[in-house]
Parts: sequence; C-alpha cells; structure tokens
Amino acid sequence: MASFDFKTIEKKWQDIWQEQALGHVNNENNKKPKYYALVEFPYPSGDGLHVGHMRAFCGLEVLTRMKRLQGFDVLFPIGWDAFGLPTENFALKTKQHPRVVTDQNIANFLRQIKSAGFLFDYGRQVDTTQADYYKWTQWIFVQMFEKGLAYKSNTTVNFCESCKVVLANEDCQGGKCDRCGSITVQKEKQVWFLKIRNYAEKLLQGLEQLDCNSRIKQEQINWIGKSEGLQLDFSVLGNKFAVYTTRPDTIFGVTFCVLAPEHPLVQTLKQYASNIKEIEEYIKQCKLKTEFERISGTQVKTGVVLQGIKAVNLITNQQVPIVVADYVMMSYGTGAIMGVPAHDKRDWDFAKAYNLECVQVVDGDGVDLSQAAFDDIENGIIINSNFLNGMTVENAKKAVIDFAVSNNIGFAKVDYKLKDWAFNRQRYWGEPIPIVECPKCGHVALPIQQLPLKLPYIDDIIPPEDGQSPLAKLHEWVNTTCPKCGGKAKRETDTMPQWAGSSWYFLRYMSPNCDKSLVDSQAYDKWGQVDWYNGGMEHVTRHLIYSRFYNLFLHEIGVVKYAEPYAKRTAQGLILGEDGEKMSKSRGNVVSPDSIIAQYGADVLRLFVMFIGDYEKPAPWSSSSIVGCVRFVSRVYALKDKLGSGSISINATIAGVTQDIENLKYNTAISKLMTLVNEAYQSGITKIQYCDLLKLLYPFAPHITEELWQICGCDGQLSNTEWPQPNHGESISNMIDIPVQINGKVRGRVSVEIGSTQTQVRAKVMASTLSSQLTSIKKEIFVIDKIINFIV
RNA sequence: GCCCGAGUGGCGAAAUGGCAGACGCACAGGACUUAAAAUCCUGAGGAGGCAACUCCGUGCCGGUUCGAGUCCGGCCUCGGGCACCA
Repeated sequence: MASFDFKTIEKKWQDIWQEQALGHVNNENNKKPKYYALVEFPYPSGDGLHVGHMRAFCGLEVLTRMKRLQGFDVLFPIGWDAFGLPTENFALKTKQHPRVVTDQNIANFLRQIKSAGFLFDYGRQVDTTQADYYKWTQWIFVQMFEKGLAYKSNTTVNFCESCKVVLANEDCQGGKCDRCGSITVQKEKQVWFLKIRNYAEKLLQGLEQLDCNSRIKQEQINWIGKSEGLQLDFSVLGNKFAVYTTRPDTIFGVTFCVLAPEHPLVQTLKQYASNIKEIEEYIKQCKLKTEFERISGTQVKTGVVLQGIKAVNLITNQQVPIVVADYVMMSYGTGAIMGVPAHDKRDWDFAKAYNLECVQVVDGDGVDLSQAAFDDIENGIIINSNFLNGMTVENAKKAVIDFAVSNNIGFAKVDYKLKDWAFNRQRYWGEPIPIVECPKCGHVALPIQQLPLKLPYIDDIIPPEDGQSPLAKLHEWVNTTCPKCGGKAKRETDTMPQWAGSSWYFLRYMSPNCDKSLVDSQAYDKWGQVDWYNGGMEHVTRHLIYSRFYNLFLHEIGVVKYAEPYAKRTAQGLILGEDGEKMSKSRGNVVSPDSIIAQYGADVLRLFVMFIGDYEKPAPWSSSSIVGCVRFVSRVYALKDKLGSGSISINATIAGVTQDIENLKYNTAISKLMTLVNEAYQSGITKIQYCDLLKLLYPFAPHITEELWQICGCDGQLSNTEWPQPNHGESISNMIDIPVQINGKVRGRVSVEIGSTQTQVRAKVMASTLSSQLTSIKKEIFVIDKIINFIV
C-alpha cells in the first residue's frame, strides 16, 4: 500500500536505535535538565498488548522523543507488573508454571513494544516477580510492620469464592470481584491490613500539589470520603453507645436510633427485649444476605424494633425507640446512627415503613413533610429545638458539638470512607509475606539479611479447599525458626496482593540494580519526582492511591525526599472496539497491534492512535479511517522529490505542534502537520522547511522520518538533532486577515498589518466593497488582530 | 440518590467569547490510464437560487453580550465514578 518498504525501514532504524541504546539514560550526567516520564507498567497477560496499550504508551513516547530533542535528559522506563491472579489462573488451566508463563508473556510484550519503535530505556526493566525486586517489596512491608502500620486482625472481609481470595475494598467495588465478576461474600478471616487510613488526610491534602484534571482529583476525593461530624453517646439500660452524625443540628429531630445487626451491643440488649426471638431471626436473615444484596437490593428498608427498650438522647433527654436494621453498616462510623426521618432520606424511608414518628427541626422554604421530608435544607433555620431555635444550620451544628463536649458525651470527629487495606491473598503467585508466627514472640518480621524470602518453586499451585494458600502445604517451608528467640515458628503462608509491587516501582527504575537499598540516593537525587505519569482512569482509586500511600510512608521514614511521587498525572481514554464497545476477547472486537504493524507499519499505527480523537476521551477503533494516516505518511515520503522553492510558512506549525504535544493535543498536532503537507503540495516547500517538518513529525513517526532525513542527505541522524524553533531562517508575514462583521454577522474580511489600529482597519474596510453597506454606523467594536464589527 | 464528564455534518472530530465544521474517513466530479487500482486536483452542513447571494444551523428552553458551540439559569439524553457512608 505504501510507496516504500516500511518493513525494512522500520527494522533498520529499530536496530540502529537499539545498537546506539538511544533510549538509555545514565544517572551521572547532570548537565542537562532531567525529565522523568512514566507510563503504567503493563501486566504481561497471555493475550499480548492491544491497541489501547499503544495509545497509553504512545502519548508519553511522543512527548519524550520531543523532550530529548529539546535537550532534556529523559528517563522513560518500562517494566512488568507480573504477579497476580490472571497469570496464575492461566498457568493452572494450561498446566504450566506461572514463572514459565510470565517469562513467555514478558518476551512477547517486549517484542510488541519494540516493534512499535518505543524508545524506552530497556536497560532499566523491572519485573515485580524477580527476587531482587520483591526483596524490597517485602522490605517495605517489614518497615510498615515495625512501625505498626501492618497488623493482622480477625474480621469480616470481602471474599471471592470463585477465586478463593480475600479482596480489598478497592478490589470488589459494587460487591463484585474485580477479577472474575462473581458476587463476593463476607467471611470471618485472619487478615493482614495496612493502615492506609492513617494517611487519609495526607492523601487528601497531597492532591492539591498534583497537576491533573478535575476528574482524577474528584474520584480520589470521593474515594477517601472525608466527612466532618459529631460522635455522640446515647445511653440505654446503663450502657452507652455512640452514634456518628454529620447533622448534629438535627438532634431534636431524633425519633429513633439504629444499630447495625453486627453491633456488639445488640447481643446484650436483646436479652432485655420482649421480642428476642424476632430479633435473633432478623440477625440470622441479615447474615445470609451478601454484601451485594445488602447494598444494591430492593432498597426496601428492613429492621426490627427492640421492644420495651428505649435509648436516652443525652442532649434532649428524650427517650426514643431502638431498632436493629441492616441499612446501617458496622463498617462505617460507629455502626450506630440517630434516626432523623425529617432530614434524611433513608431514615424517612425506614420511619415510614415502621410507623415511626417524624419531627421537622429545620425550617426551610417549601418543605413539605408529606413529600420532601428528606430534603437537606442547609440554609434553613432551626425550629422545634429548644435552645437551638432560630439558629442557622451551621451555628446549630457548632452549638450541639460544644454542648456535647462540655457535657462529656461526645466530640467532633472527622471520618473517612477509606478503609484499611486488606493485604493478603491466599494464592501462590505473589510476594510471600515476610513474617513468622512464633508461639512466644507473636508475629515477627524477617530481618533484612533474610530477605528476599523467596517464593518456593513448586508445581502444585492449586489453591486448597480450606481457603489457605498453596504455600501452606509446604511443611518444610512453613516450619522455621523465630528470628527473635530461635524457637520453633511458622511462616505466614499468604502472599501479597498484586498492587504491592506496583506501589513503588517508579522508584526502582531510578536504580534497578541497586542491592543496598530500594533506591540509590544519588539516583533519587537526580530523578526525584515523576514529572508526568500517564495511565488508565481505572487505576485512579487503587494504584494511584496505594502508590501515593507507599510514597508518603517512604517519605516519612526518610527513604525519599518528596512526599508526593508524581507531579502530574493524566489518563488516556480507552480505545473501544469498532462496535463502540469496550474491547474484550469475549466480544471478539480486540484489535492487535501486531496485525496493524504488519499491514501498515509502526509509524502508521502510532500516528493513528494519536490521531483517533481527544487523547483523554474514549474513541472507537476504525479500520477504514486508518488509511488517512497511511496516505499522510506516503505524501510526506513523496514530498522528498518535490523540494525547491516554496511560499508556505512553517512557523505557526512549529509553535502549534510543540504546544499541542505538551498539552495532550496529539490529534490537532497531527492535523496541523497534515495541513502543512497539503499546503506544501499546493505551494511548494524548501528543503529547510521540509527538514523542520521531519523533525515535527519525528516523535509520531520516527522510522520514516529518520529514513527521509538520511535520504535527503542531512547531517547526522534525526534523533540527534535539535527541536525546531519558530522563525529561524524564514521571514514572517506581517499581514493578517481579519473578519468584518456587520450587525454581528461576518460580511467579508480585510487584509491588514498585524497590530493595525481601529482607524487603520476602518480605512481598509471603507476602501473595500463593503463600504456601501456602512452608510449609517451607530457603533463600532474592534478587537486588535481579531475582528471589527459595525452596528448599522 | 450524590459527584464528575459529554452532546457539533453520513462518520471520527476541530474551534483563548470573535470566519462553526480545521484535519481525517466515507462520498461525488475531474486529470492520468486501453482499463482499473494507486496518485494528483476540485467539491461538499441544510434549504432556496442560473448566479452573486439569502435564510436556517453546535441536545432543548430562557438569559448576558455588539457578538455564544464556548459564559449564566433551568431542563433532556448518554457515558463514567461513588453509594443505605449516617
């Protein structure tokens, strides 16, 4: 299809770049300014890369190709996030060892990435499954353990019965397993947690430093879920229980209290209730429900009143009924709430269903208790509330908190939805947790001399039915000695979640072979923060939060200088299948880069994934539109025989393309180059201009531009030249066409000198044919170099 | 329910409040060719007119402005995130 042999050309330049180690950067050179560009390292699955990966990588590939020509010392690394369930499941299915599968997949990914001509620093590849890498993943865990940030606790956790693993909150959003999609259940288990919650506020504050779009910021803010309110005691039968509320101003509207079915106090209180059987039956029913049913069920509220028992509102001294209802979760707040049906939709639903009283305490415009009782009237005035009457909501909140504090029955509390990170998986293909359990000393971390704790190479990796890790079957490995007392002890047999290795990999790239520490301090001094991190939107509430948490911790213990790991974060849009649906094997709409490269070449693929649409928005693949890029490359190639004199200007293109690449506007950068080429066919192009064109196109289509640079007999190699500056060797036109409007509508245009005054432009207009329409001018609007508008 | 995005030709899409539809696909016409493909050139939002030109047009309804795809208010639709979070 193309007029040249792109296969030979692309192979030739890829070999040259590899031989020259063009993507290689060293830590010693400090003459040039540094630039650290990072793409999310891929999970090397058996399916290979799809064109979506290409788009994800290509954005920063284009940027870094430009940055190198601009004189930056560019770090642009790649690696492999290779532990995890998909590989393990694939290995089980095909009866291979995950190590073998992983190595095959990495080799295949590497082949694909190189065939696209990506200029990564291949000498810095990291692989999270290699012992010299996970040594430091384990080391970080040990540091957290020593600082009390890793703890084992017997709690209710999300569990996927199909994958046989405990899942973090982040891994089962919406009550479904992130890996297999089956509905998760709640199970009692011994689970390791990381206290990421301790960092909730820092994770929130750190977002202010992060340069990213509002969506990326907002999703993290929502996930952290900060709320400010009051934790307040109620009393019942000589006991106290605390509720958490963000609306203390509505305290006089409390008509009942709700305890979660799992609330420990329920076990005590039910003894005193006249309907103990009914309560026990209700709790039993709740346990049968899955988290999924509880959250997304019918939204019909169920519950049971503790008959004969009243709670005392310690602020109002009113007595209110207590109910047990599963619309209150044990896992948030205190597991107990005060019910204010007049000002909370859920309480309203429940009160209506159970005929509970409803008292309005905030007066607002148009409040209709029978219909919109649950509307929050944040700007209303407090009524029916004794000492709060007449206050604004804000003042009443403060007054109630003050009252609670001075009477020692409550305190202002900040709460977060973010939960501690459930950190172990009962599967083989992950980092072993470097902890032994000693009957005398309890949990003991392995000292650094014993790291890495290597993952035993075993053939039987089938997860046992008892919910244990396959490692539990290795008695020789499990039975060990306590590093502290030397007595008999057992190893922890669970492994870490896939997110562990990816939480700090950006640091390892700086000094991938350092065996003294996880990152060499001189290397860190050079590279510091990641300047620009691009990845998927789907990782914003997980990997991004996790890795920021890790970095905050490493900052705290003095390993890294910056609290925040990334200065700037962007997210590419998905490439959808040609049918407009998300690409997936089951839909059969996956496009492989291999076939596109074979048919059109890497340059065309790169151009097309950059041209397909707004980089941050999803775009459907189109097998017909790609020929536009094929033609474009061919036209650039054919132009080499048409060099001579020309009247085009390339200055605007140089400035525009440079700006567009820095602003994620790859599609318009390419369209500007296309426009320039079209003009060159019309008006001719000089060799100097053509060489600038090659430079501007080089980040997108490096192979063919290198070739053309050579064909044209230019000095050296294109990849070693400098990025073009506007105005060099070219006279700039000082004329500009500005539109002439009459009554706000464009009626013509005049050519004027840049910077012409209103008088000068008016004179031009009056000298044109438009003057006949301008007999009675009432008003004139003039914007320099932009427009002149006459109101007649 | 709450929080973000987004709605522009047949399609993918462009437009610091200043020529709407750049660029590309598909389409039509022409050149080249014995012919086709490829390539090159031209055309093209809709309606009307031989034409110069006129009117209408960026999801809907209002508003601000000399001027609105863009800003403001109110809706509708689609996509994404969170979610009995108290």
